Amino acid sequence: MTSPATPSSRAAGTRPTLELVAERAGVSRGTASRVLSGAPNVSEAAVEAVRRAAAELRYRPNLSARSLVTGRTGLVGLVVNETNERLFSDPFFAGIARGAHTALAAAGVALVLSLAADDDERDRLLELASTRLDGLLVVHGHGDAALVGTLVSSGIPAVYAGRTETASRTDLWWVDSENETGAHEAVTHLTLRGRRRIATITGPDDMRAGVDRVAGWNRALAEAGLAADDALVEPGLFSLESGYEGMHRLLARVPDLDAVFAANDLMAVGALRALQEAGRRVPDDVAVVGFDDSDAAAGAQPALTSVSQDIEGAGHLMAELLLAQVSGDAGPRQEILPTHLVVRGSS
Amino acid sequence: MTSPATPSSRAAGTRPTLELVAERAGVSRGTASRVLSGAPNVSEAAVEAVRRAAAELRYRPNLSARSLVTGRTGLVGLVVNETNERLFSDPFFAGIARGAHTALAAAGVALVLSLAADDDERDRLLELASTRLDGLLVVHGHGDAALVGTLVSSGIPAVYAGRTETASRTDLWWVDSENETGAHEAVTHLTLRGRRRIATITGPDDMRAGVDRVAGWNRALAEAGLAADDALVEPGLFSLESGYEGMHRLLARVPDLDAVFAANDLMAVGALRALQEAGRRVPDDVAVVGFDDSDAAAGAQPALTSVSQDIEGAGHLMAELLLAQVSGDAGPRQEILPTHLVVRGSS
DNA sequence: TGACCGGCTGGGAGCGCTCCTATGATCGAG
DNA sequence: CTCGATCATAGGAGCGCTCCCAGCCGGTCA
Repeated sequence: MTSPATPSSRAAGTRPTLELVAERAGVSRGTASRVLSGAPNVSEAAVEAVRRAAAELRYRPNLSARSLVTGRTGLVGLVVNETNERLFSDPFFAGIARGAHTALAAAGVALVLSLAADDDERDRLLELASTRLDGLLVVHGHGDAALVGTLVSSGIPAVYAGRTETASRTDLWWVDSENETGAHEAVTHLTLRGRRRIATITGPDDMRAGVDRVAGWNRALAEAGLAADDALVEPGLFSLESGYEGMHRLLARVPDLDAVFAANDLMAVGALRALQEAGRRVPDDVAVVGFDDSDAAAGAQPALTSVSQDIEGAGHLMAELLLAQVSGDAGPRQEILPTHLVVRGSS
Repeated sequence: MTSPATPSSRAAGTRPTLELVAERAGVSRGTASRVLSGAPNVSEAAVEAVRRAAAELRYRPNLSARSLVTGRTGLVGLVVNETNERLFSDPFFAGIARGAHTALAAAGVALVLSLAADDDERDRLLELASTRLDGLLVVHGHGDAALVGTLVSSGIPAVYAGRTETASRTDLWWVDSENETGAHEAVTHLTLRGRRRIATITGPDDMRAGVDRVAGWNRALAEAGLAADDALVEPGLFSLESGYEGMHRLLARVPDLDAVFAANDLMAVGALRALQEAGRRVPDDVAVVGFDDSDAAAGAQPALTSVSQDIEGAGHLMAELLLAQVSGDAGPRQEILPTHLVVRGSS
């Protein structure tokens, strides 16, 4: 039975089928199927016999055969519209992946890594999705309009990590964070500590998360009676370099600033570096606050105050929404997850 | 034909089958199958007709049905024996994934993300692999003996990223880098520049890559007639913190050291930070060399001299080996990829 | 001219499973 | 004691595809 694992043994040693299990258990194929899929109306004796036979034979159902009749593959795509050098260094993606993996594994669904950075990969994705995937979890960067359009018209169930304009489309399923509220809390924290010239380094303006965070910054300043002049707004790209360079430009333009709110941690770390180069002490001269509460925030020097969001929870939720959608639940659903501020040494 | 994408439209609008394509093309199912799978001995007229019919109907083969008869799923697992917080921040993993993805996509094979950090996930992996995956690409951390054992006895085709002791097993398929040679080149570079007290921060000693890199350091010192006393060897864990703390310990123990070779870039960056805190100038007082040539190396200040390996190429190669293994190629094959030194400001 | 061979084709068999229907067994109510 | 209801079961049908075999056709050789 337990033949040594030669390369060919896997192909040669025919795997036990349901038929075989049924025979050994002394029941019919139908009954065996019912037992293994947990259907009701099976006698306890039959359940017991089938279970034992399956265990003895080390039976594993052939999922291709099952898929063929059920129309479900038990496979979900994790779509990434981004070159993956960037992708994998993004803690956001890692969190989504882990959260989704946990939720899906519990449902016996596996994650297929699907890159969609260029047209070629996008075609391949569609091909894959149309025949082999039950649905898609989409984590995208900017400039994803084409991808979203394609996916929508293909009719494949999908849930988006609402970091782009999709987060305003109520015809889609998505999960997003309270970007505006989180940013508002961060900046209010700064005003309460007496900061008066609070600049911001934004995300790309084609990414919803970026836009919302600027809005939160804006509202917090307004509430504190502070001016939010354009000079205080420096566009960034969510990358370390853009934070670094943006900070240098801000210092040149607004020498008397006493705080910066960066729309993510990577940019905040870049800003930190620029400030240190410019001889500004953090937080004494300039306070810095980031967003995401990533490892980079905790590891920075000084440790970075940052807006924390439960990214893994978001991944989990995305997976659950997708499973619901796949099993036919009605209407698009959107979820917005709360954030909270983690105060550290930089502010 | 292009019905609006209602949730149900996908299930309701039955997808075209091969039968339908054949009918439209005026040939039999068998001929249509032959055309679409590129088999020989089909008339040009038939090829043309089937191709057109398939295109007109937007036909996509049902891969479950195909798998059922061929026994191949066209799915390969990317197995990661590691908590994935760490995983995703590891440029090594990202490179392997991208390289493998490219090679596999060309063969119409998709990558399934399979975490195997704990026993639970390992069980699930086996379940998945035994029925749904054609093979596995294994990227593992340390302490993977159990995983490897399980995989070997399961007889599932697998190729390992040879970063652990698997890289010495000639009964397995794996791809590895010239760790010893690379380290040797790096350290020789330091001795040629006149460095005399060259310390090293190692990787975990249960990871082959770490051990080999220490060996290269050792050989280079011996060739230069320098002592490689134990005080110069500081154990690390491939993490930034361990590099940082290790460097502090080295400075306390060997105050007159004038160079450090870190077994990866993350640790080198940590060492850089520790040196700066201690007031040592890099490279004037102490030269630093890393390994991997990751983004962290290029982005560090000063930019890090590092041993470059073609990780993406390794991923590509792993995928090709796996495809070969799956299609029945003989005997385990192992490949070792070259490295080369990239000299930057830190040395 | 007839036997033969090669290229091309049609369609049956069957992959392993789930779904469905028909049937038999059991039981309480009338 | 009979009858309908309820439950457990067996096994056929069929998912969409690939593989294989038999049959057809036209051309070539003796």
